[in-house]
Amino acid sequence: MFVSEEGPILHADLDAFYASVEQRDDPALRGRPVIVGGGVVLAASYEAKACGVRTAMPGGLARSLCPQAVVVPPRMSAYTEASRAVFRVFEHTTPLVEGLSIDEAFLDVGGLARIAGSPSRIAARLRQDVAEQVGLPITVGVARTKFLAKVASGVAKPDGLLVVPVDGELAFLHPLPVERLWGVGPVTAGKLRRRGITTVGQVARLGEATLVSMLGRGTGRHLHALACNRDPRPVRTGQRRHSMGAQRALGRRRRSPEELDAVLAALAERLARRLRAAGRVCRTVTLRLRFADFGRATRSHTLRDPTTHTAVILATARELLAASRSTVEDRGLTLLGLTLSNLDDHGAVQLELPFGGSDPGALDATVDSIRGRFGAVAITRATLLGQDEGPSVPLLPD
DNA sequence: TCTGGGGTCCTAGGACCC
DNA sequence: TCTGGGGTCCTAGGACCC
Repeated sequence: MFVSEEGPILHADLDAFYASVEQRDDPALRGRPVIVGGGVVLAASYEAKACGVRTAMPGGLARSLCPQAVVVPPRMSAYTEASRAVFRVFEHTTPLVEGLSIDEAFLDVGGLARIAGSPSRIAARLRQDVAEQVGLPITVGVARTKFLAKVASGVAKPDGLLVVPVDGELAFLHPLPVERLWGVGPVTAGKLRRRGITTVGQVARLGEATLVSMLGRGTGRHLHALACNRDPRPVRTGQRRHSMGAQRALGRRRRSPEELDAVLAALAERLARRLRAAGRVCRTVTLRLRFADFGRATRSHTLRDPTTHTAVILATARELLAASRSTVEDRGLTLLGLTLSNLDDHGAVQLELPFGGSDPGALDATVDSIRGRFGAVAITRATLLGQDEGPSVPLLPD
């Protein structure tokens, strides 16, 4: 696994990603307010955001705020393909890329100065490359730490570039509203604001013990560190996912047990396919329920042995749902979901990659790039290039 | 206006073990 | 008879992110 020694770090974040892809692919949508999604807003173009439309807003409210908006259904495969193209540009910039989601990533550009120029030049070039090669606007924040880089890109949006100079970090950070802190949502912001805390600087001066008593140990320590500009987390590649899930909204209509079972079977089938396609196994199956009053519940079961089998996952999910039957009948079910966790790798994978003959440096670089792509892999054998039955070179296991 | 679908991390209690 | 301290795993819930 690549772990960087030091920054600077770029946070690259595509602007209004789904909506920008729609505007790119349909010139008639350019310059117009665009809303992606029906029931809720998945993405809104900046023209729609100007009317007050926000991501995750109920669709009816969004249409009333912005009646002239064009509402388009999501095209997930187009977004996945655009994301891949953008990540290819990222990886052409530096091998040290940590993806955060479909539309944002951290890039460690430390050590590139001699080759590619200053961080701000690299960031400007990256924005230009994404615009030319993929046709999408992207905002980049540049700073010494991940947190500052992410805050910088948030401040610079849309289609912007902002560098936080090392000698101007606190001057940049402390006047910002507490909502800019990573991990402060509506609940935490409300608790802070009730105490009169509205800026990051005030959070820093509050002291860790006070924050811990207000927000709990984990959140308190985390926010205090960020507010005091401490963020030692390195950019790391090869992060594996810890869970995978699928869910279906059901609407408010009452569903029969047969309908619910059909939804459950479809979810189990879809997840088991994804699990096998990813070469993973799971051990914990979690049933997610949402009720008519918008309350939520989870029910989970951990299997003795890991599995990839649809039948095992479905049988477990059915037992969990059966155990919740009375709650479901009382409260009315509006969403059914399944999450698989306790994931692990399934068996071994054989790869054939050239690694440059007897040059130990090239061999190390190849091993590192394999680990960067696939995470914690044990590499036990390597076969020399161009020899069908060639000698095996033993390597240290991971 | 009436709420999607995909994730991450943290907390807390209980069971169980040494 | 009454009892410590530490660890892991499982389950459920909650906050947050995009």
